[in-house]
Amino acid sequence: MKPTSIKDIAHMASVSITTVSFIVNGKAEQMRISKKVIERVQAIIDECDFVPNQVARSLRTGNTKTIGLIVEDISNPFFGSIARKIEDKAYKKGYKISYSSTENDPVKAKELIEMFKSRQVDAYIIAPVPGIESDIKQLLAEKIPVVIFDRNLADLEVNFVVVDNFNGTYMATKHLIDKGKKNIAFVTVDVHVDQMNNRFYGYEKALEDHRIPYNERIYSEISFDSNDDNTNAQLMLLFKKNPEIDAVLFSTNYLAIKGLGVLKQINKPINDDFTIVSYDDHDVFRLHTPPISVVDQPIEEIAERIIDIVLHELMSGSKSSAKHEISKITLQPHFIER
Amino acid sequence: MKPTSIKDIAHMASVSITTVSFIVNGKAEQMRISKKVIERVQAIIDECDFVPNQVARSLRTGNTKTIGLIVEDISNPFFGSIARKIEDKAYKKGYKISYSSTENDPVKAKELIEMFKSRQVDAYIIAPVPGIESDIKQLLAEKIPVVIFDRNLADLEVNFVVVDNFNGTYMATKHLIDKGKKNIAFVTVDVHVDQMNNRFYGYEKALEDHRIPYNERIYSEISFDSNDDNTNAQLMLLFKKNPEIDAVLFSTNYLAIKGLGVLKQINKPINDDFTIVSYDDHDVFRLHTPPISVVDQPIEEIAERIIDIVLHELMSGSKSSAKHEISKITLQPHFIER
DNA sequence: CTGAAAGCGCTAACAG
DNA sequence: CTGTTAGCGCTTTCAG
Repeated sequence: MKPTSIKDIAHMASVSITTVSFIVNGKAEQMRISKKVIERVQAIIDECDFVPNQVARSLRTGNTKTIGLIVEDISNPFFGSIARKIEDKAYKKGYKISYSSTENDPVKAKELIEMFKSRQVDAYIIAPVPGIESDIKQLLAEKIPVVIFDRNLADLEVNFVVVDNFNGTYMATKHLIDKGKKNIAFVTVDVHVDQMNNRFYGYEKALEDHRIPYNERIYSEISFDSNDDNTNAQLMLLFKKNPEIDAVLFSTNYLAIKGLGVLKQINKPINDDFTIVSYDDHDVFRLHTPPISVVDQPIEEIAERIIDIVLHELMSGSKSSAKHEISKITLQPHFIER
Repeated sequence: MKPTSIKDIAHMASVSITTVSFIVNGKAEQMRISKKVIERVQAIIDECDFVPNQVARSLRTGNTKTIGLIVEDISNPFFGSIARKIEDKAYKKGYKISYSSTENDPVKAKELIEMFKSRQVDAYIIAPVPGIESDIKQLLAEKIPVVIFDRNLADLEVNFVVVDNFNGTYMATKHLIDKGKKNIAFVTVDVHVDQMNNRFYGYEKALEDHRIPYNERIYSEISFDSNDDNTNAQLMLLFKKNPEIDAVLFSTNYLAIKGLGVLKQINKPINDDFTIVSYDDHDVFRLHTPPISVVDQPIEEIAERIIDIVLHELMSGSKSSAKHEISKITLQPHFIER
């Protein structure tokens, strides 16, 4: 059973294809097609549940009404929540989202961009991995709207929405220092994207500003691809070998969650003598006993800014090749003391 | 800068469009195109970074190599994890995923199916909401592969992958009874999809089998659309008004998380005298003090089964209109005692 | 006010 | 072995 096409409708209504097309696209008035015809055709359209074939339309018009979303991992609540918000807003404007997870793999990321390109998505929202600068540059050269978020790519003239990571860890570290902590460990991931670097710099600077020497022994870098056992072993080692640690700052929520697991396992209590802080909030931290303080990223706002920029470019940007205003947005994280 | 088309390539290589098309689609050998030509054309293709326009291809061939994923909420870790797994496997077979969240709204769900239809997705993976049976039936009539999951739609001959919800809550309730609990509250959501009903039935049956009367006063149904404050207030009321409650079984993880929040707020300790159990695992429960027992759904397996069915139908199903074998898969949840 | 017709980029018969 | 050609379903210009 072939789906009905515009041709079928035209035939049934005994009008031309053109007429149907105008009616379908709401240009009937403008084209001054008679009310009677409009009504008659519309009735037939409703009757047949006719929905125009978007693929054909895309081929003709060149836009697919689809936005490509490339993140690290859609199952991570941070990205999931953003995806959700973006979807909502885009949907209201008639856009759909196609997503893909890069797993921080530049090769996969490149493939994904290629794939989206062949599918002619109208715009891209990307949480970039290192090494795709050139691909993004290419997109830009083709005047395709792009917004990157979460991480910035320093030398690229592209829209971005990021959070002030430096300030986030600075606040967190300062908080710990103010609490009298002297040996604050820093646990991070070995993905040296801009935002991770800044989180480290914030920590380092806060130590420096308070004349606490940076101690390499209590800095731990977990491999992104590390499996659970390895990660746990590495964290355990950190705690065992450095009993002087009186606080830990985790640079991502999933590391902090792993850390809590390890601490539980080795029966190391969290209290006034041993505090932990996570970057990125999570239900776990709120409900933990005792509750865990966090650096919270304004997820809603991030998503909103992203989709606003995208939709704005999609509306105005492409038609007028006017001055290409680039949006560079840095939002402030909040330190939530618990 | 228009992207290069197959025509451009043909022109540059001084061959016909057909030749290029065959080479691009790997049918060159089969069509016995000379090695030399293949190499020369391939070189030009590489040079230009030519990627065929998938939209045009879709229009021509009728398939878009895209799978539509319709879930309740992509930011819920349960759906997010499944989405992730599905994406992985589909990607390896050259399929992409378009997702959408229904928010349990049948109207939106219908619109989404319509939208996907107009975009000609090749297959559907749906966590159904009540009231879209007819739309799914329509899809089936058009011989489009569909798999539903999480919830079953009783009277529909469609592939499904679900978990034995009845058994899940039965096990959980039995566990609590074995621990000596007499007043087990049940907190659920007001979305009466098949799987939620079964969760309640499992609870009810376990009580009955152990001669514990069902007590309506400690059954609480939270509105899906309820905001945080309302939900909290309702839960608080439940606990305050029924101090005899010695255990609570939550039918979803997000309700259990809210529940934990409320209990913390009213300083009600969780211990041997007051136990809580959640349906669906979550990091929160594992790391909670004390840890919370859960009914765990085999997420990986759910995702795997779903995508296997879809890909299988996509490969074989459509071309041979042979006997349409329907896969009805019910997986067993596990009770994790903590 | 409405219709004819030219493609969008690609695939796949069918001809050489 | 390679080229010609007819569409896939739709939009849109240009004629009536």
